[in-house]
Amino acid sequence: MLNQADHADNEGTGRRAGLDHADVIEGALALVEEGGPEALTMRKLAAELGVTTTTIYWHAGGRDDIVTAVIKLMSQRLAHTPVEGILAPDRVMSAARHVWESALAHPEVTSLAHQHRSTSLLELDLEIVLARELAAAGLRGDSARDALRAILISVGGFLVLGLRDESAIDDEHTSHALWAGIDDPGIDPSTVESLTHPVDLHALFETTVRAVVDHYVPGRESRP
Amino acid sequence: MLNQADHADNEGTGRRAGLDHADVIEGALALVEEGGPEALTMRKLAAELGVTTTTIYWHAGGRDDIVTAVIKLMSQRLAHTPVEGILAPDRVMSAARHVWESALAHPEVTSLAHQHRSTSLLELDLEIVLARELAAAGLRGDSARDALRAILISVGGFLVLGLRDESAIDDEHTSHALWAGIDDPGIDPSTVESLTHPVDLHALFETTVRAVVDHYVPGRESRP
DNA sequence: ACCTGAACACCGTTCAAGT
DNA sequence: ACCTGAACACCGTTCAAGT
Repeated sequence: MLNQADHADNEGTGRRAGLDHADVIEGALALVEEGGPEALTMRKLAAELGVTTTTIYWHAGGRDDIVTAVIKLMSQRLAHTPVEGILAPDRVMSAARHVWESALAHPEVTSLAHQHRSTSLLELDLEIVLARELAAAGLRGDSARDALRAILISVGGFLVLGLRDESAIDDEHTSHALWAGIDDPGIDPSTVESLTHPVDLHALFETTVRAVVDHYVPGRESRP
Repeated sequence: MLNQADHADNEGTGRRAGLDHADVIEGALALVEEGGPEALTMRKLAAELGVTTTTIYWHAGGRDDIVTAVIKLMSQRLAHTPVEGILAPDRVMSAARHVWESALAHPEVTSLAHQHRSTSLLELDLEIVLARELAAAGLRGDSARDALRAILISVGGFLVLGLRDESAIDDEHTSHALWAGIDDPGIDPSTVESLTHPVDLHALFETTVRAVVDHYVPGRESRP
């Protein structure tokens, strides 16, 4: 969906296609947001930009470099929503929720980052916000690190399922689909019945991540 | 590493390569365990088995079918280690640890399942063990389901990082590598210093998952 | 400095043909 | 019933060549 008009100001220079590093990365981001990580191929990107794949290599390197640049670009664009709450655990929880929500707002790019093992590159700014709240809660050194990592890992677990649900319309291998075939004498029928239905991820996120936050963050401090 | 001797008992029948559905899946599993998910290609598998790719399709279908079958095979092979502990939360924790440890024992297959969005297919038997312990702890219906999902999601979050570390010798995008470049006035220098070092995942697993377990599982019940 | 065309070494999958 | 060979439509990447 990038067209010549988007970089018309580059025409008339020594360049023939008027292509920029930024143009390549923005085109790549557009491809990912439209068709997911697997839609980002060198040939499709080249076609989108109206050039040959070789031109892409000249401007922005190989696919790996482009993926990294796309993640960095999205990282900058992630909304810096202010943290809410008075008590320290509430504010930490709010920062954790930002990570969760901004990832769900851009599921395709988050999936891309996940596949590329660069989730923390995408989330770094939000991790810093979370770290500040932990510092304000009185956590220092190793205990701050452990709290940060534990919270981010928990959020990450929810993200795996949250992103899964996006594309799982026909999925036969979801946990709740599999439980439909289970009949175990050690488990109550009402429990099995519950397990055949998908869970309310958002509600479960709140209580579970809150439990982790409460375990690591002292509760009585407040913040001006 | 499969050779003709492995299925010599099939020779002399109407078959020419003496190939079986089970042979294909075991060959696929071997490829994955040796070279990771990306080593499982139809051509490599065919070469390993000494046939053409088309033969693979005849016996076991396309790559998707093979991946599913590999995961099911590994699911059956996962050790049924007995749950330990007397108090309910200890036993639930033990069952959760089984999920974590059996996944780490087979990182490549777990990665494959993860990519295929079939983690719960791989872990189903261990999920059932966990569900039994939750039932024994007195949890029924929705509260049993929520506890199970919350615990599995937490374990899943740790798995993402645990599997990451396996292949992260040169990784520039790990969280602790990124924090080395951060200088934020709102965060204590000792905290930043801590964050530049990798975390002890096993220790963090114990305390974090335990916090989740304790939040969902009543603590006073015991089991004969 | 910027861009193209052709090529290489891979993929998954299908189809007609052989025994 | 079981297996092959050739082909199709894709990949990422490189290299010599053009302007």
